[in-house]
Amino acid sequence: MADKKRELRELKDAAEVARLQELSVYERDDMGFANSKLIQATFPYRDTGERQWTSTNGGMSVTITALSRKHGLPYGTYPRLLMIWLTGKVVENAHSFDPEDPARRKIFFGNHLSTFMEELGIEARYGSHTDFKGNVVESNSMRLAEQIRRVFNLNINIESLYELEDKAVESYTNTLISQNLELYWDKHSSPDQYSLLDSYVVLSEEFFDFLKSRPVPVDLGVLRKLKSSAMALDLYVWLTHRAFYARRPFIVPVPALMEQFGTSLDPDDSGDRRIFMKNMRKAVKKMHKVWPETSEELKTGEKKLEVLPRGKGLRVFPMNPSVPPKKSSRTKKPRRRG
DNA sequence: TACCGCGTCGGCGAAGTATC
DNA sequence: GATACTTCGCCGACGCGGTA
Repeated sequence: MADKKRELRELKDAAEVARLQELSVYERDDMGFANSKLIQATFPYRDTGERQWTSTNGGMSVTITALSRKHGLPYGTYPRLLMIWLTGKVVENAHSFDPEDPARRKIFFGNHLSTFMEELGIEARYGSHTDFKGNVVESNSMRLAEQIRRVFNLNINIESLYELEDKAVESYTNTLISQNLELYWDKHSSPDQYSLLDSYVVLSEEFFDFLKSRPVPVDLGVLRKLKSSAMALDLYVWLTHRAFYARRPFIVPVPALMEQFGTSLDPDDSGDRRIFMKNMRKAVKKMHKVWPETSEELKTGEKKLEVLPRGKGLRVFPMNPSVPPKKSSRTKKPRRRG
């Protein structure tokens, strides 16, 4: 019985992957956006119980701080999907509204939580129950509602150190994500307030401009296939951006990867580094499956995306973007740079 | 000493099914 | 058909033994 179920799931999975590869992102109407700066820093994978989280990438570090006493830091896959949905909405509003119109910063969630969840690629489930150990198990709709509260009660601090001609530049940006979050739950609807009744968030001016600048196209179909793994989501979005702009192959050492991704493991601990890379191998395998170019072999036998043995890190060769420019062919070779 | 492979655990998310 | 409850599977994390 279990084997049969697994078999059916694998068949379904294979059909979905085949569809991803047969149809372009435009034919599937699956294009979304991520922000190029937020790609380089992520949310934690689990509830850390802390009120602050920092991730570092080279000269840039991003610190998120929970502002609500009641709701802590966002974690897991939902806030990641939420940020991609939000970036898409911002890009859309930036094009359809007058740049001076404050209404462009007002983002509606829609009338129903289930519709909103569908937009994120999550099937709506409701209610909660107590498991045999007495723990309360919340449905995904309740978990998403909690992550919405957490994401929109954050402050983001970005610190960058870089060189510009003969100057060393320090840059500090502090921004609230939202200026105002209004969630209207329908009390007459069934137990856990399923109707959102035109709930909305008003993004802060700074955060709206931040998301609007340098959006990176991502394939929502690929994201849906990866959505059960926060690490795989991070890897895909990061790779989409990083591999395309790379001029030559590069290796990211394990501690650097750990500082950037959402793990709470210690980069200075060899055991933790090993655990992290084991998980990274799994994420890379998923990537090979849903984004075939990452598993392409070069004449040397090296794959374009590969975890190196003996804890050397992750090696990446330049690749086409996951979402190619509309006019170009999907099989186009990476452009030559430098 | 560092890395790898595997088993286990608790948490999270998805899916099946019952109920209204 | 929508909602509520239950179970299952996958994930990250942890621990341990084996290997180079």
